[in-house]
Amino acid sequence: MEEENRRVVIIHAAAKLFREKGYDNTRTKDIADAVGMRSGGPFYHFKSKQEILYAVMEVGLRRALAATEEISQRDDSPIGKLRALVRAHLASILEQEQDASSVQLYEWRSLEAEGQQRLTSMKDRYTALWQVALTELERSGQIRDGGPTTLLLLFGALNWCAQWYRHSGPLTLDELTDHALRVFLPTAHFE
Amino acid sequence: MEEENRRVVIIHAAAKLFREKGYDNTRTKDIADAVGMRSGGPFYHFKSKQEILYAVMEVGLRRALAATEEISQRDDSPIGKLRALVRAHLASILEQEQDASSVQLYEWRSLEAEGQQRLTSMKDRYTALWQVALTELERSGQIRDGGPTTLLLLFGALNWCAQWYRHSGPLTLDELTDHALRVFLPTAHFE
DNA sequence: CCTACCGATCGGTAGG
DNA sequence: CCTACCGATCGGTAGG
Repeated sequence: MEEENRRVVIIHAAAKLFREKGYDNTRTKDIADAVGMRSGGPFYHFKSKQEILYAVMEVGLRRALAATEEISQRDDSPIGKLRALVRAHLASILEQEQDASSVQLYEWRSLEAEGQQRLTSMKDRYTALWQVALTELERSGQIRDGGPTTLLLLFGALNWCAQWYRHSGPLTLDELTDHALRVFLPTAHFE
Repeated sequence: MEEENRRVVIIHAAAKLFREKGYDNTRTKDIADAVGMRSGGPFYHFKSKQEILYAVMEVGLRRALAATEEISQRDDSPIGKLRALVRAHLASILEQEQDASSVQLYEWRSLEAEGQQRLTSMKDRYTALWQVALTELERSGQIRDGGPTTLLLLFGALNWCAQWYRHSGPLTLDELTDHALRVFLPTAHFE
């Protein structure tokens, strides 16, 4: 459907702008410009700026969750799964084409309560899949404590990378993944 | 000086509001209300809203840095120092009375380039003190890798606590400190 | 530090 | 999806 395509285009343009400048500092006119519309254009497709934000976050969450589900169902070792999860999570935050995922993380506060509630079940599902992975690692003795606090600290370490990681810098995404794993899985071997 | 006192009062009120609602969503009138002034009042003491933000961040950084300097100069073991640093860092983010420090962390992007530049040396100094602590730990064999990437991952784990930690929750600040240390210092003993 | 006010910005809409 | 526009908001200021 043509209408659906236009929505998708707007969502992508908005994701990029929200990520770069933040929700509050993005004008709906900026979004219109980015897709070649006049200032009022986006409101033909979305009721409000908030609805655009919601749509961006839903796309971001949906994609991140899909990747995580797929990894969880693999037939792989607990460590192999964690590596894949960490790698996918970092990619969703740091790769340019994935603006929507980082908007979801960093603009959460800008989304009104109702939108937050509608996305809660997806967020919970995402967390739950990670928690399963950590619990497996604790059970197999490769991590001392795989409880929820450890998971939150891990998420923090990874999410914060958006603040400092640069593709032009010395670390590749794979090296960063390994570094994070080494910190959180000190007893494991990496050859 | 009376003038100085009024500035301090405004800075504290602004810090609280910036933290709770974000810089963009705080009205200068909100700040005025919070200190019992009329809408134009704050501009008698500050040239602009940006100047208020700068003042808040400077206060936050100055205090965090002072605590860190003091800890670094203690006569304590590397692990003891790291624990003190982590504890102080978490306190600066999570304790209510320290809004200024968390504003500095979470609203950095809202500060215009010139303000950012003027605060860079203090930020660098803060990071450098932590780096020394990590290097000591690596040298004494209590951490595998005490390099800059590990430090950034550690900062991330700690800073992210502002997103989820609740004083009404099950963890005390000391327990959270211990948990973080256990993750990052797996070989160390805690009795 | 207040009063009174302005100038610009911006999300959103009517009507086509 | 555009044109034309409005209604409200808000940082900031003159003048005292």
